[in-house]
Amino acid sequence: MPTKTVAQQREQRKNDYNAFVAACPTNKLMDTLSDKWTGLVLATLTRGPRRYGEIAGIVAGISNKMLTQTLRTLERDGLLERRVTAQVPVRVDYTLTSLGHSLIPILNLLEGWAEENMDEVFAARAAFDAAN
Amino acid sequence: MPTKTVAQQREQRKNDYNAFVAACPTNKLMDTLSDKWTGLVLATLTRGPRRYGEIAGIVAGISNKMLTQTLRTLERDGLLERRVTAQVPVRVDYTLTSLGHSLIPILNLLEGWAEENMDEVFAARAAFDAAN
DNA sequence: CGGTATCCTCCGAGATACTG
DNA sequence: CAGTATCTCGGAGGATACCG
Repeated sequence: MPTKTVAQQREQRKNDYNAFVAACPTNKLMDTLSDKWTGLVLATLTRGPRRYGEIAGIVAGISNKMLTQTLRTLERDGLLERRVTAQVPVRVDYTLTSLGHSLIPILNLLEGWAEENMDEVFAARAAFDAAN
Repeated sequence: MPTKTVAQQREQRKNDYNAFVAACPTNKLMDTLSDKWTGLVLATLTRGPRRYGEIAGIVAGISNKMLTQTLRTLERDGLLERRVTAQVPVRVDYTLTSLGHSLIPILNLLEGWAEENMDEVFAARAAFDAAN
């Protein structure tokens, strides 16, 4: 028996963690929702379909790569639909699915909480930074 | 005038983005909430105070560094309280503040949505992957 | 117009070792 | 026990160029 106990324990913990996360659907969805850009992209679609370029314009600062990646992930999860109109130049519209729409009220609730409590949070931050 | 227009545009976009994010309190809070470990740590505290080591045990796979970092961030945001009992060895308990508690129902709602719709999401993923 | 393909950088997660 | 200090390494994400 070589003394691989440390490495084995590490491996064991990783497996435990993976098992835990795999068993928890919330985490798998949070992975998508917690992404830096996901919220902003979803927000642009709440009031109707938007073209690729429109989204890029509204969500200023996002790179080509990340916008595409975010849209693909959301499409894959069935939260939005990608509709291609064959013409020159090509036109692509993104729309929330009903599944996507069902998520909006909850995100709004989260946003409401944020707006309602932002003062308290910022005060807490200031107090913490001052005490530090 | 050197031709720095490209670099300037880049800079401009970053500033635009930063201004946008800075103006949006939801994003500043989402930064905290969307963290990989935040949800799990908050979850361990919903049913009462927990010690540092207890949290580390429940949230298996988290490194020392990330646990401390997560706890600090949440403490800074006023979502939980860190209470040190001077004894040897030291004892540190973490408790949700009332602000932290007020967030739980919303997170539960999100979790509820995830559990309710996970089948549909996973089906969408399978369909997308198959079509691809 | 709405993307890919490619390279490249940087920073943040994790491992490890040490301390009050 | 509950952390800090330090290094290092991979991969997320940005810039750039090109394509149908």
